[in-house]
Amino acid sequence: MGHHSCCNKQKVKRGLWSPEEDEKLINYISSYGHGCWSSVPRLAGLQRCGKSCRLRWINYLRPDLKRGSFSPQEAALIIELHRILGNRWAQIAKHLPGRTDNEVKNFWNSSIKKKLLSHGVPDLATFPDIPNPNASPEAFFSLNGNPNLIPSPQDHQLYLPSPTSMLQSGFDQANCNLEFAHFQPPPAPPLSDPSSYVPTWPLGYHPHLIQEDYVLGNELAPMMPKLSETINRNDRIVPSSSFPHEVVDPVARLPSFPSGSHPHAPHVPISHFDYIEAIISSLPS
DNA sequence: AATATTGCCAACCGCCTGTCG
DNA sequence: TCGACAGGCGGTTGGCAATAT
Repeated sequence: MGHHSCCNKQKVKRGLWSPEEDEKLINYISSYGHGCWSSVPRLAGLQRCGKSCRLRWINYLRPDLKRGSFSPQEAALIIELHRILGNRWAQIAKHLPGRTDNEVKNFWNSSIKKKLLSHGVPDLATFPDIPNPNASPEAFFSLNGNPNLIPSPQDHQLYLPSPTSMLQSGFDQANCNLEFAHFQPPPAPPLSDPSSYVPTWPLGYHPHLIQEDYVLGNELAPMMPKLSETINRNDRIVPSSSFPHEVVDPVARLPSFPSGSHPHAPHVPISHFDYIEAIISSLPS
């Protein structure tokens, strides 16, 4: 029970890989490529199942893997992407060159999650609609409560990080400051009473998903889903019925604020990416 | 010094999706 | 259309090392 068919066909070894096994796998894939993973162990002379070989190669032996601890920039990017994508580790890892989904997931579960929770930040994967009023100020860096992400009173722009540019810039901090994608939300009816504003988003939609639409759209522009569609975890565009909660109209439902009416709007629009990065850097290790 | 606890992370497990005959 | 199979993914586990008692 529970094992793949490829694992049942032969006596397979489990557990940690030995250096000898690593060498066999590296030598084989370097010479022939992996091809069909289920045939790799037989051809490479390994007593492992194909899945185990694939995992070992992807997570540990691949030559393009980055080693070492995550930088504050990477941590900030992971937090940002997690807020947008939730626990879609493979999607998140695609924006971190040299990092694997497993590595990102482990880093999140062992480090970031605990740090954020200890600082009163809720689990963002749960998409809370209402931020915890008792949370610390940094808890509100998410769109739900961060005024820095509200369209600025000057230009009504919402500033979104561009994963592609971050990828190309190698997470250079200076570029992170510069390489931000802008888009213009349409005019929206002004709030009748600006003082009644509370730091949460109206209408019950999830700004995380609005961002996701744009983030994905930024990279996958030719494959941009329609509003009746969404992108599943395999990067496939699927009917929204599969993920009804992810269907949003990213334009029509964008809130906007009349000039000067937003009580929490910063004078200068800054990126919350920098904000998160600063928080992570300041957290005790 | 010995033992217990904690944290990290490599690896496994089960499920889902896509492909092919 | 259906079933078998492989690839891929997220959740979870277990072993090891570091730290605390």
